[in-house]
Amino acid sequence: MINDFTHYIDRLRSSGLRPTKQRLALCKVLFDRKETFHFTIDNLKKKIEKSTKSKISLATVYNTVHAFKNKGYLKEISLQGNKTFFDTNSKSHHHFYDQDTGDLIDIKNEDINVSKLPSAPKGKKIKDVEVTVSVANSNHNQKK
Amino acid sequence: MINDFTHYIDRLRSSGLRPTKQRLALCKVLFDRKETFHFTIDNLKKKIEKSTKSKISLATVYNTVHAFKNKGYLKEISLQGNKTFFDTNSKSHHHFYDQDTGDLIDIKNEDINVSKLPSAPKGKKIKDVEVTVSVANSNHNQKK
DNA sequence: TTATAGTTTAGAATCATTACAATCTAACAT
DNA sequence: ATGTTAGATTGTAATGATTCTAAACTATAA
Repeated sequence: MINDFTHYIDRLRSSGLRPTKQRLALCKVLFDRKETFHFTIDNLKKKIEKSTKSKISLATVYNTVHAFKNKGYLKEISLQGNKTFFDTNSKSHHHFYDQDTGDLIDIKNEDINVSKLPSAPKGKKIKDVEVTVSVANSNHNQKK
Repeated sequence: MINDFTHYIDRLRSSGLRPTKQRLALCKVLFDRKETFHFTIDNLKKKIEKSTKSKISLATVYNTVHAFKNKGYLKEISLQGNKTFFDTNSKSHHHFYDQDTGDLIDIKNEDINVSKLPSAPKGKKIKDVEVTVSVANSNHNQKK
């Protein structure tokens, strides 16, 4: 292998995950990049198969993405419609949602500010605050 | 029939929807209440069947909810996980999401304030801004 | 080198949603 | 009132995403 996976191997081991070749392939596709990356499971499976020139089981992609999410390396994004997105930016942050294309775009934290928050219901603590800014073409009609 | 459906009949007609007994049953369950109401399709089907003491087709519930949503009487809510919620409060507003129970609670508009917004991507207009405040029991562990 | 616990895999099972084609009905013209 | 028709309802089949399962495989530690 040409690539240096040492870093990922260490991270996986220290998270209690065995560094298998499937997991390393995921790491390479997901984390070897400058920009944060939004993806669906299907989407990711195709990218991995292109990158490794071999097949990976759909179940493995699900398993691994959920494992990474549970370890805090990925964030699951909530969107209208059925699709589940994941985000390599696992810090709490906000999104544009393009109603025309279904695209998700990160909003830089300094570009948005929630200045007033309600207090949580009794016995509960606020865990996360997320803002979704839906956008569409200027001529777009919101009602179908 | 004892109930006075005149109001709903007029509203449906003026929306171009024929006032069928199924649609009136939906109206009664959805809109004859003080508080806004959050529901899933399955959830609503059961409530209608209890209220009318007869069966309604699942397809009809889907059809009707989508018709009401397209006319602006219902709002679809985006949540993590698979479930699709609808809300009888169709105005833009915000929610608590209880990570422990899956419950949704409306946040009064005066209790939250987004004071800084990014400008929309070129050619796009902001259509909606929604804040989801996730809460959990104070001792709740976010990672599974 | 071996034992074993963790991982991968294909395919089956499940669950939500949509599509379909037949039947039914509200609305309108007569 | 009656007939016509476009719109609505229905059960079921089809689809699509996700989870489950059980067998085969593999990283790890003894």
